[in-house]
Amino acid sequence: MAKELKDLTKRADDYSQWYNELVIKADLAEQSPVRGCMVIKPYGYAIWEKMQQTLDKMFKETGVQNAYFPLLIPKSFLCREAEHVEGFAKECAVVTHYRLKNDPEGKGVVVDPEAKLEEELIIRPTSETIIWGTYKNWIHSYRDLPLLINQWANVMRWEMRTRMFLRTAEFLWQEGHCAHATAEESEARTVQMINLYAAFAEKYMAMPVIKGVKSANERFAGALNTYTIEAMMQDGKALQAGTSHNLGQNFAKAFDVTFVNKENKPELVWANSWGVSTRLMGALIMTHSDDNGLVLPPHLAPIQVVIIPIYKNADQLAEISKHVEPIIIKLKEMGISVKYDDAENRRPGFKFADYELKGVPVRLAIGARDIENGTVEVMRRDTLEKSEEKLEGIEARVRDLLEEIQENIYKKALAHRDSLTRTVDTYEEFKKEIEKGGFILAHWDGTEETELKIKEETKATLRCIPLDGDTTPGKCMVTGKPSKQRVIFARNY
RNA sequence: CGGGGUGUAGCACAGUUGGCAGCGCGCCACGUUCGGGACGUGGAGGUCGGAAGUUCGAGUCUUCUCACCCCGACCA
Repeated sequence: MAKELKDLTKRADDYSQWYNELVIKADLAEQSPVRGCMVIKPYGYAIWEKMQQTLDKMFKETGVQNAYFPLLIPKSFLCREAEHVEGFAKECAVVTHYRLKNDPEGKGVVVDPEAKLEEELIIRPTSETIIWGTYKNWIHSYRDLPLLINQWANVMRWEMRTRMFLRTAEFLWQEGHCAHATAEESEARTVQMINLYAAFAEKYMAMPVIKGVKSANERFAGALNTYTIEAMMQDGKALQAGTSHNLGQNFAKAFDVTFVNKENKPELVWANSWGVSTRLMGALIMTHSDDNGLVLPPHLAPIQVVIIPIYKNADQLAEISKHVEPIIIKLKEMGISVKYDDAENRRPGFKFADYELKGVPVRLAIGARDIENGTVEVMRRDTLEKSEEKLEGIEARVRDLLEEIQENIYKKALAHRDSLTRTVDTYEEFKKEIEKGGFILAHWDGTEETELKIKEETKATLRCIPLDGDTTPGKCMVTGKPSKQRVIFARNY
């Protein structure tokens, strides 16, 4: 019950408990029988589908096409790019056999020892290797470039500790893999995609993000450069919400992907990859939710408006339905998704609480009293404010209100993030401030050594070197060495 | 892999010095209700995580084991 959610957000220690309960109670997902995996329930999946559809459309507008590559990757593929192996090898699930047989002792089935694979197969932790292994056959001439492919897929990383949506052993994502003829084009694509992610986060998820570059230490295994969008959760912890990697020619070299240029000379192609995952669901939940449950941005809510009739008997319901029907039709014509919940087995109060828990942005309640007065009760989820409105023309009001909510929750999240963002100049100050959570802007000398020292001593990681940040130089807060600009530190998920 | 915790009905839990297996929520049936999580009556639902031991008798005591959760290390 939602009531039990109350107060949990107020104590930082209980934030993850609050989060877990919310995920389960809002009917988004549940733990699976397999360790670290998650069952995404229909309501949770509907939100993910909205995200997918929106992103997919945005990708296609940039010329990207969808394709699908195999789940299983030959072990030898994974070993081709040295840094890539280093980064991923340790956390992979491995397929070693291809057959089961009846247990000779009669207890179910056992792995057939005769059916050992000659070469083990890895369940993809990411698909660079299998994709570049395939691109080798697809790319011959400069005319084949750029090759812009995205795939929607599941991947598996055998994480030691998991958390629903934020870090599960198996997760859903999209991974884009582009091949370009020049370094400049590839870099431009890498930046274009991180900008696309930032636009998606802000416009659809109503989640402000900071675009930046990862330090060498936090960079994707096998990349020259990693761009990131970093978001701030309500408990003051940062979350990496999306990444775009400039892979240079590393994978082209490893998989021998060359093309013949206009001068009829062979060249290695330039690669980039970019992805966002179901982690965005976690980000969405942790950015906006309150003690009454989820708060979904109207642009992503599977149900944007719920209409709840309040009635004592079948005649009253019929009368209300008669008035509601044309409203539903008009709302749908406007492209607004609306649910009319006239279920008789649950009382209005229950429905109110339940749709609040599920984050439905706007609720209309209509009873006999309203029919008489020509009014309707409108409640907005973001502020929980109720107002009595004229029934006539309510559709336009709802449409405007949805946009208002979208904008308001973005502003609220932005204000919250800003209130948790501070600038510090000394390491002493930094150590004190980091305890309070949030983003800390500080000068850093650019060395991995300093970065690791800070991580070890304060548990804060270098989130990114912001792209749009203040570029005034200064002195590193730890070593006093020169720094080109302030970078962002935070504790993170 | 370290540190802490929990395993009893679908969920959340209680169960005293060892003595008939329990409460709440949910579920099913009927009735009354219906403008902020309704109520009454009746009903279904259990290998007390597993194994071994102590005992006349174990949810409870002992040993082993397994699973899960939280905090670290690792990561999107």
